[in-house]
Amino acid sequence: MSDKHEIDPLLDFDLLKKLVVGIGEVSDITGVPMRKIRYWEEKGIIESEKEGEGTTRRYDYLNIKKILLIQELMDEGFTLDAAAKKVEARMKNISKVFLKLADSATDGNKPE
Amino acid sequence: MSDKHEIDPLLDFDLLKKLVVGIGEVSDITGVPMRKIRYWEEKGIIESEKEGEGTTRRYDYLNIKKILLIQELMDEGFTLDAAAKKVEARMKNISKVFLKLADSATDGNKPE
DNA sequence: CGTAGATTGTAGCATATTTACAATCAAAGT
DNA sequence: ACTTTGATTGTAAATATGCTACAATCTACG
Repeated sequence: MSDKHEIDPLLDFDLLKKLVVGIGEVSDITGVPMRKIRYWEEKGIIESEKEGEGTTRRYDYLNIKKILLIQELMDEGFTLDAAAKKVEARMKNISKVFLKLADSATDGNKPE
Repeated sequence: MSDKHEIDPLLDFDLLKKLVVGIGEVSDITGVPMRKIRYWEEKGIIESEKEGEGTTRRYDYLNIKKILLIQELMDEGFTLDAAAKKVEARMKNISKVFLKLADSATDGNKPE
C-alpha cells in the first residue's frame, strides 16, 4: 500500500511541478521579450534553473507567474525594482499554495 | 468590471494550460527516450502540437500525462497498442477535469 | 529461421539559446 | 542643452536542441 502512485489524483501536481519551459516559450506565453527576461535575470529579479553546467535556462510555473506579475505592475507605472519588490511579497503566498498542493498530492493522504 | 484579470485565482490555470515543453524536457520528466516518443507519434498514439510549419514539437500537460500512463502500462506487460487504447479511455476523464478547471478559472464566476 | 511489434542509431541540416560587448531611449536633475 | 540613471534592445559567434529519413537491432512466437 502506498506505492509510487496512489490512484488518479484530480490533477498530477507532481507532474505540474516538473513542467519547466525554455525562454522562448516563456516569451511566447507572457509576451515579454526574451532579451528582457534575461536582463531581469542579470539584475537578480528572476532566477531560472539551469540543469547541468552551461545548459539553457528553464522556467517553471512560479517563475513565469512572477514574470507576468512584474510586467503587469510595470504597465501600471511601477519601476522595475518597485514592481519586483511588490511581486516578491505576493509570490510568497502563490508559492505556498502551489507547493502545498504539490506536496499533499505527493504523499497522498496525511492526517497531520 | 471583469477586465482581463479577476483577482488572484488560487492557481492560474490560464497559465498552466499554456505550459508546453520541448521533447527533451518531456524525456527528462518522463524518463521515456526522445526517440521513443517520436516513434509513438509516428504511430499516431501521441499528438504533439507544432506551432508554425516546420517548427519543433511541443507537449502540454495532457500529452505528457498520456506518455507517463502508457509507459506505466507497458511496464506492466501491455503491448503498445493495448496500452494506448486503455489510456485513451482514462484520458477522457483526465482531460475533462483539466479543461473544466481551466475554463472555470478563465471566466472567473459564472452561475450557468 | 521468419515475421511482426517495438525500439534504437545516426548523419546532415534547421532552429533555439547563450554570452558578451555595445547601443539606444526616456525621464529627471542641474 | 547636457548628463545621469534606469530600462531596454541589437547582434555576432559558439553551443545546444530538435528534425527527418534512412536502416539496424532485439525479442517473442510459431
